[in-house]
Amino acid sequence: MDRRQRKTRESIFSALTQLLSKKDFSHITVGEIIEKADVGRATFYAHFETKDFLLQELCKDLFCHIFDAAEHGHSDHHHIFECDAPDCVFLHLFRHLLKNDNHILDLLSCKNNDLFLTYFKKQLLTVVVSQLPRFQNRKSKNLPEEFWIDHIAATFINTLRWWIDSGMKETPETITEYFYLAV
Amino acid sequence: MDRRQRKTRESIFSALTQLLSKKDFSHITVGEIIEKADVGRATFYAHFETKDFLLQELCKDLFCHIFDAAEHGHSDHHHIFECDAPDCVFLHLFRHLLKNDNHILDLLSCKNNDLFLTYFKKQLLTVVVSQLPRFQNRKSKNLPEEFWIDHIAATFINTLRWWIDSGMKETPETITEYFYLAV
DNA sequence: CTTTTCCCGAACAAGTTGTTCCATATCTTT
DNA sequence: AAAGATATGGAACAACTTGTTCGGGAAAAG
Repeated sequence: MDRRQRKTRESIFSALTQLLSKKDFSHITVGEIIEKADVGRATFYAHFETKDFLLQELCKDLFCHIFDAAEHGHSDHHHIFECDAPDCVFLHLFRHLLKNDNHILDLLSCKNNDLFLTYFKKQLLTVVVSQLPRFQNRKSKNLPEEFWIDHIAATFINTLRWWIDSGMKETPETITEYFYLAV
Repeated sequence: MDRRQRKTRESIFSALTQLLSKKDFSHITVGEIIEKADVGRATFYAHFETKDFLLQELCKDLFCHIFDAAEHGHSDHHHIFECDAPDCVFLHLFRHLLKNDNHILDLLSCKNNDLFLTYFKKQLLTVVVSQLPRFQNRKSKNLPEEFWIDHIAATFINTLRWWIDSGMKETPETITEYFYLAV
């Protein structure tokens, strides 16, 4: 990809991320984005069809990138899903988030985080399915599997949300423990 | 309240509810609302400062009304929170939702349901706190109480979401059982 | 019946969206 | 290094949305 395109794209992503920390997405205007990104109006629309597509692209760049690694196993993030220890995947996820690579945490802790958490959950479901055997020896026997899978993913998301909302005072290890105790 | 005001207010609520079943809230325009509600533009803004406030009022009318009954005990819905059976409150909530009084279900099953579920959870937390002793004999001992409370409310919300998304095929009794098995 | 309150419709300024055009700057190829 | 291709910036644009204002008319209250 052209360096100019990459630069523009990054500027816009960065501008949106910054604005999201202060404002609801629906109240952010394209004018504000291009002003903060220092980018021409026509340029913006050359990259993104609408504001909504921008958000979608931003999500893809962040979440899909990580989770595709889990599925295909060819990526920088592969190590996250490689470990065999029982709690490894989820612990690594919490650790990864704490480091705040790719600014995922910025988005998860901003207003409208529902939007990102929904996206996150969608991706997370595939991971949960792959990890399902680790949970089978629990109280899942009287519950439909689809319900059980959904519950595990939702509990992870909610644990993460709680962690963020309460100031991330706990260590990733502690939060992982909470998660496993709750689920 | 004036009959005319009530009528207008209802028309607008109804119009928004209908539109929400087809469209994302952020893509619904005031013009569409007043057209479907058959109400003048000035009238709309006499009732609601903005579109966002309309949504807020709608939520209040639905959720707060129900949950205030739980706190103060003076309402038509009081019976929901009166029962002493262990699973009664949540079972009654599921039953109440299935009947779809007040069109709450319409809103919870529409696009943007995140918004309503967030509202719902906020109100639900007070109920969970009042019901907390019923959960204490479980695995809560190693978890901070705030985390535990949040987890119970979130699990209820997610059970509800799952019920709705999967077509509400289960009975309220079955769903209540799932909820108690999961939490 | 009179007064108050609410509704409607229209018109309005300000702001937003998404498009188009063209001169300029930057990359790529030869 | 020159030439061709591609991305950018800026301005100008129509279409649409928002929230406000006004006055005539209908419905409620006294």
